[in-house]
Amino acid sequence: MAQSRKAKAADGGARLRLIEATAKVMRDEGYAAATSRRVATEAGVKQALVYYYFPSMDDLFVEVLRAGAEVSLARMRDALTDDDPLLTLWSLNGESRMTALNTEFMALANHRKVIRVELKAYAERVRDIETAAVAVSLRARGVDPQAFPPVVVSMLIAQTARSLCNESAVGVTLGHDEMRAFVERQLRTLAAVTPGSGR
Amino acid sequence: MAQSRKAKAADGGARLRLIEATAKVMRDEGYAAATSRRVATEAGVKQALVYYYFPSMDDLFVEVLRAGAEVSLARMRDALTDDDPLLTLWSLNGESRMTALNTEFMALANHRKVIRVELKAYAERVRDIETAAVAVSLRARGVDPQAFPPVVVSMLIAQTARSLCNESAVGVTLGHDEMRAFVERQLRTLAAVTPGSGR
DNA sequence: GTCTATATCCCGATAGAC
DNA sequence: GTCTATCGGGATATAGAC
Repeated sequence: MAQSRKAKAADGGARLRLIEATAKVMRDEGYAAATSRRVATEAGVKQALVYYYFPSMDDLFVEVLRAGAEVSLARMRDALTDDDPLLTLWSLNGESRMTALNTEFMALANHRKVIRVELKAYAERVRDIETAAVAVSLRARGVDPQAFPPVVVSMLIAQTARSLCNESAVGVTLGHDEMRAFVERQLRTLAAVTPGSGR
Repeated sequence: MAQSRKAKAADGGARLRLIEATAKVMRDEGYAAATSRRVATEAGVKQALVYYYFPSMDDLFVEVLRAGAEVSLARMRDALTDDDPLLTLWSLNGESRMTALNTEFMALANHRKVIRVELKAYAERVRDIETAAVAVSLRARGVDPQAFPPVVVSMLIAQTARSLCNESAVGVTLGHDEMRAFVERQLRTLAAVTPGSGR
C-alpha cells in the first residue's frame, strides 16, 4: 500500500510526506505559501531535501496535482458504476474537501504551462468518465440524446455543484438553497421516469 | 473623468496607475507576482510610493478588486435593462477578459479575510442585479416562478458561461460546443414564447 | 537519503531627504 | 508627492559532507 508505483518508495516516506505537506499548505494558505522551506518543515525534513526529490518547486506542484487526480478519478470511477450516476455526480462534485486546492491549481494553471497541461489532461479524463456514466443513465430512461446530450447534462450537474462549493468557500450563499432544491427536484423527476418507458 | 471620487486624484495619476498595473500583473502572472517592486516598476514609480498610497499590499489588492467591481457592475446594470436580459447575461458572463483576474481573486479570497469579505459583497450585488433582471424577463414570458425561480435561472446561466471561460483558459474545450448550442437553443425557445401568453 | 552551509536574489515595510 | 537608503527576513537552488 505504501509502495504505490514502481520502486519510488525506497525512502522513509519523505517523498510522499512532501507531496502531502505541499497539498496541505496550498489548501490552507495558498500556492504562494508553499515554499520549499515551508513544505519541508511541514513534512519534518530539511529544505534541501525537497530538491533531492523534485528538480524544482513546479515539479513538486505537478506531482501534487497528479496524486490528487489519481485519487479523485478512482473515487469517481467507483462511484459512477453503482447507484444513480446523476445523483452521485451531484454529490461528488459538491464535496468541499477539494475545493480550495482546485482553485489554487486553477490559478496556477493560468500562469504556469506545466500545470496547465496537467490540469487540462485531468479535466478531460474526468469529463469522459462522467459523460459516459451519464450517457448510460439517460439512455436507460429513454431521454432523447439530441435534446439533452450526455456531455451537456454531466457538465451542468458537475459545474453547478462546484460553483456552489466555490461560492460557499468565500461566504456567498445567496440562492444556494433554491438552487439545491431545484437540482434535486430535477434529478428526482428524472429518476422517477420508468426505466425502459422510452423503448 | 480622471476625478473619479472625492479628492482622490490630487496626484499625477500615480495611484490609479498603481491599481491598473497591479491588475495587469495579477492577470498576466498571478497574485504572487504582484509585489510592491513589480507593480511600482510597471506603473513607472518607485517601490516606496506604493506605501504612500496604500498601507499594505493587501489594501492595494482590495482597491484593485473594488475598481474592477465598479466597472463590471456598471456595465451589467446598463446591459440588463435593455435587450433580452437572459441573452445579455449569457454574453456578459462569457467574456474572457476578466476570467484570469477573477480566478486570482478567488484564490486570494480563500486565504485573506479582507479579500474574502470584499469579494462576497461584490458577488452578492451581482447576483441581486442579475436575478432582478431575470425575474422581469421570466414574468413577461409567463414562466412559473415556482418551477423556475429567477435566482436559479440567473445562477445557471451565469455560472455556465463562467465555467466555459475558466475551462477555456486552461485549454479544456471538451463539450463546449454542445453546451453553447444547448444554452442558446434554450434561450431561443424561451424568447419565442409570446410575451403575455401566460396572463 | 539526509544533512549543513552558502550563493544570489527579492520581499514588505519604514525613515527621512527633497 | 516622490525619492534614496536600509532593516530584517525569506526565496530558489546548489555544493559538498556524512
